[in-house]
This record gives sequence, structure tokens and C-alpha cells, in this order.
Amino acid sequence: ETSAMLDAMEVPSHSRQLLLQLNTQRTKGFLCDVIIVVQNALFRAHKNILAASSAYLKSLVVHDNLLNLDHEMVSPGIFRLILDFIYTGRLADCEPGGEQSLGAVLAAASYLQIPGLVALCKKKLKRSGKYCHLRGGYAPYKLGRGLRAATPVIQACYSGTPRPVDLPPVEPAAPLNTQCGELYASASQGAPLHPHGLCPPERHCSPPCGLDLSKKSPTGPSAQLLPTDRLLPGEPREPSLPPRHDSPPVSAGLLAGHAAAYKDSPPGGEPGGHPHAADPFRGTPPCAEPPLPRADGRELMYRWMKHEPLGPYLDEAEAEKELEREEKGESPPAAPQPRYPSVESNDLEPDNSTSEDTGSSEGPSPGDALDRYCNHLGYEPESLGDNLYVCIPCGKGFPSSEQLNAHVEAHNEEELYHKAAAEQAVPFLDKGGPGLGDILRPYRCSSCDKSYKDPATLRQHEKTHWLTRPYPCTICGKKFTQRGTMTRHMRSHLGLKPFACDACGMRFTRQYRLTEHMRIHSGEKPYECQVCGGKFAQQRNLISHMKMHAAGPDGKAKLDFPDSVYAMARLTADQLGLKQEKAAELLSHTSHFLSDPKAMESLYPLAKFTAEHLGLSQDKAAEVLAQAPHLHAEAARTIERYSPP
DNA sequence: CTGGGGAGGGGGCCC
DNA sequence: CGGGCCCCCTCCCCA
Repeated sequence: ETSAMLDAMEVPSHSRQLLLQLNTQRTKGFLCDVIIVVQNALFRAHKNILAASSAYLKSLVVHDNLLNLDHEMVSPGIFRLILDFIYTGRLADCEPGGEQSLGAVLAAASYLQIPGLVALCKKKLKRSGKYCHLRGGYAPYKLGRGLRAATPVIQACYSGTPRPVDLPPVEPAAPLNTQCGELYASASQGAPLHPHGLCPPERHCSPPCGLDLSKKSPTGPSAQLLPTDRLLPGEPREPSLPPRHDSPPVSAGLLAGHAAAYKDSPPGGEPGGHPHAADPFRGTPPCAEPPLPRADGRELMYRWMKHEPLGPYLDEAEAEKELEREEKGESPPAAPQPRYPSVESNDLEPDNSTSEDTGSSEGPSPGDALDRYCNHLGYEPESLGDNLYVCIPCGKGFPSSEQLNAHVEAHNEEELYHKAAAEQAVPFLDKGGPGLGDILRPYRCSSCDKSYKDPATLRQHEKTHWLTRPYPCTICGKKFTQRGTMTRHMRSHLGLKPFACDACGMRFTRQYRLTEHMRIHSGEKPYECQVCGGKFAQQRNLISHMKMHAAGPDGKAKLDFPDSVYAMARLTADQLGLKQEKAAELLSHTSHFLSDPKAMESLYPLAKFTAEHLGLSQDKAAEVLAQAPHLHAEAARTIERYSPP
């Protein structure tokens, strides 16, 4: 298909070489300057290339680095084909079901205003005898029932959507965009996304960066309706991996890419402050050891995120051979490579149900455990043979002190877990009897004395003490202690705002924001300042308002306590699991409390806690506490609320 | 110009 | 795992 173009050049290989380089750069993310969001899939590309190929995309990339495409016009799988076409001049074969996919590509290419691809699709359809039929009313691109309703999550950041110039009417019907369904099916079941889309797993496929970041996760209508005979040979008929609730699709492959990106970043360094250094897409020298392809596609994802070796992307024969090799699970013949450690979903979270054996000498092989932590911590195991850093307790070796430290930390975390489990059996054991906090929150963190109502929350909290946050953002590298926080963060990268205001159409990333926002329309101001009576629609603004009162120099400020008392208020609120602003709220209810000896007794744990945090003696802390009426009020309220009558 | 309020948005983290 | 809430930063508007 590209022969005509190539023949016109004095150096016929020029365009080919150029495209090959560009596509290679794309697969590495090198110099990619735009992200295209299609439904819940994410693609990276170069603005110049898109602008040179698509009039529509050209109009978008001028203003935005993040493009949200109308998923009713182009699905992730179709866009993958189109992106591949843009970078290779080839439209991957779509058999079986090829005509329908071709129709979808034609529709999308028309929508995106890519005349060359439109012509190519028409040509192919004519060759297969389908195009006339198509013109007779065959709708080539149909989206699944429920797709529209299920995915109102992406706010288009463009306006004036160009209409397709040569497009049969789009009508909602049964999905032909099967791979889109695969994405959702995988995502909704917590398994990694299948990255291939409509492509056979050739190496020139567009970077499969599928993310399900929708809040209202689609139900996977396409997958449910997908006739199995449309699946490509070698394609899994179900989501590639069994569903793992502890590993949503965002994590597996992308974390692997992240791991690669962190290969040479300073160990232990916090990437949040320098996102560029942590950018997993940044250009780095090609890796000398590409991983072995994996049938489930996650390896492809990793390969893209990391360093895809130069390959004969445009050579169909080679690609077919490559496909055969991949299907057979063989290594590429030219450069047999060691297998990259599997990025199984449970690898990503060493504290899950399988974690008991990771630090134990009876668990899986040291290599397995190491792989787990290598992935977890973002290291590569190239130097497994040089495990000079040995963990004394378990005897495992690690190639770097950082990995050893992380491993030791895992030991500690495991011990914490068992300790918490032991305390679960006898929550008040060895604590001098149940105090106030113990009654309410028997599960105490051994690192900071915070306490919780249930062990799962304690486990969750304990992650905040880990040196290595286990959930990195694959776009900016920022790490999080909770997976949900990370995925929420990812949504902010992608501009996904699932929650829309019915009144004004404004969209929000979180339900809570929408709830707050709706008070603008309703006029409701439920938060009232106890000092001046001012009312606020948002609690945070009341809080900032109260700070203004507290800082008032005229003496009428109600919260004129020294800073240390506020610090203690916060610490105590943490200790009791109460909210800090409750202290300010309760300032007026304090006097009676000091006369209650039982309540005073309850202050001693607080005094101890405060003393530990402020470096005071316990007696001194108790004395300071006695001068901080809001702390007493807090305790009093708590006692009133929870003590038996 | 400045202070205060309104509001958008991100991260932490408990439930 | 998502919801909900809290805290913070920030920007904008306005008196």
C-alpha cells in the first residue's frame, strides 16, 4: 500500500526509515508529546505525526497535550489500528470479522479525517466485495448497547466536533468493536487489559496502554456479546488472567513499565518532586535485554513502556514470523533473552494474601520472592547473579543495598502484620487495661500509636509507614500508599471527570466535589462559624475561616491557643480518630469536664501520646493538656458518646 | 494592593 | 475498592 509513496522518492527507503524510526520512538514513548484518551484506553504519540496525518487531530493537538476522542466515533481498538496505520502506512488485517472492523476503521478514519486511510479502507472493502453493500446501508461501526450509557465519564476537551465526511450513519447496535469490549471485560473483572485490540500481536502494534479509569465502570457489554468466533487465533477468549481483585488493570503492565523507568533512578528517591526524571516515557537508551513476549499481552505493554528494540515493523513476513514465535512462546531467534520476572498481579502488593510466604524461607523460591519485590520496588533483576547483599534472617541475596533494605522492610511489615493479628486476638493485652482509645479502636499501629476499629484498616494505615510506597503513577512516577489514590490520581492526568452537575454541566473528578458544588445552586450553607455566625457552603472554607479567627490579634479570637496546643489537638484527634476541627467546635463545652476524675483519667493515654510526639515528659504533657480545654472537650464528647449509661 | 470568601482540584486516609 | 471526608494549595473575584 505504501509502494506508490515510496516510489515517488529519490531515496525510496527514506520514508520507510523515517516512519520506522518514528514508530520506534512511539513504541518507546520517546519524544511523545501528546496523550490520546479513547474511552478508557490511553495512547501516546507525536503531535507532528498526528497533525500530518489527520486534519481533525491536527486541530486538536495545537491546543492540547491530552486529547479525548469521542468514543462513539472511534473505539480504543479501532484507534489502535489507526494509530498503527499512521505510523506504519499499514492497516493490520482484521480477520476474522475483518469487513466489520474495516467498516469501523473507515468510519473512524473518516471522522478523524485521514483521507489516505479512508481510501485504503474503501479499497479493501471493495476488494472483499463489501463496500457496495456497505453503501447500501451497512453500518460498519456500531457501538455496543449500553456503551453510551455506561461510559459518560470522559469529557471531551474539544468543541466543534467535525462530522464524518463519508460515513454511513452510526447507530447504536450490537458491538462490533470487540476489542473495546475486551478492555472493559478485563477491566471490570480486575484483570489486566488485553493490549492487542484488533491487531494481531505484531510488534508494530500501537502502544497498548489500556487503562480503566472510569468511575462508572462499564459492564463490558461488548465482551458479553462477543461471539467467540471473532477472536483472533491465539487470543484469549476470556480476560487473559483470572480476575484478581487485588490488581486492577492499571497496575500490572503499567507498573512493570514503571519499574523499568525506575531502573536507574536514585534508589529511595522520592520521584514526586521531579516528575520528568521519573517519567517512564522519557527517552532512554534502548534496553539490551528486551523481555520475552507474553501471551497475555502485558509483556507487550511492558515492552512499550520500557524499550522496544528496533525491529522490522514494516515487514509483513517478519511480523508474521514474529507472531508465530510469540504464539509459540519462543524467544526471538536473533537475541534470546532472559525472561523478565513475571508481573503477576499479586506481585504488586506484597501484603496481600500471598505475602506470608514472601519473606519466609519456606515460601516460593528466592527468585520468585525477589521478582516480587523487584517489581514491587521498581527494580530490574538484571544482576541476579550478583546478589551480594544478603538478608541475615532469611539468607536471601540481593543485588543492591536498596533492594535488601526493601526486603528487610518487607520483613518488618510482615512482622507488623503478625503482630497486628496477634493483637487482634487479645486487643488489650499488655496495655494496662483498656483505655479510651482501646475501647473504640483496639487495633493499634506499632509505629505511630494510631488505632483503628478493624485490622484491615490498620494494615492499610501501616502502609503509610513503608519506606516505599507501593503504587506508583505510571505517568508522573508519583507514588501512593493506596491503590485507589493512585487510580484517582491517574484520572486527574487523563482529565476524566465522571460526575456532572445537572444544573450547569460542570464536571468533577469526585462525587464529593459534585456534592459540594451542588450547594452553589441550592444556596445551602450548612457550615456555620460558631464565632461570628458566618455560613459556608463548603466545610473547608469554614475551616480556613476559623483559622482567620484563631489568628485574630484583637483578643476576641476564640481559639487563641499557642501553636503547640493546636499541634496536640491534631495529634489527639488522630489518636482518637476524631476530626481536628471538632476541637474548635467544642471549645465552649469544656469547663465541666475538668471536674470529672474519670474523664481526667482518660487523658493519661493522651498525655503519653502527646509526650511522645512533643518530646515532653508525660507529666508535663498532662499539665499542658489540662490547659487545652478543647482537648478535654474532645475526650468528653467521646466519652459521652461511647460510654455505657 | 490586600484580605477574605468562593470554588476547583489533588493527596491522605479511614470506613 | 470505592466512597467519603479531611487537609492543603491554588486561583479568582470582590470589597
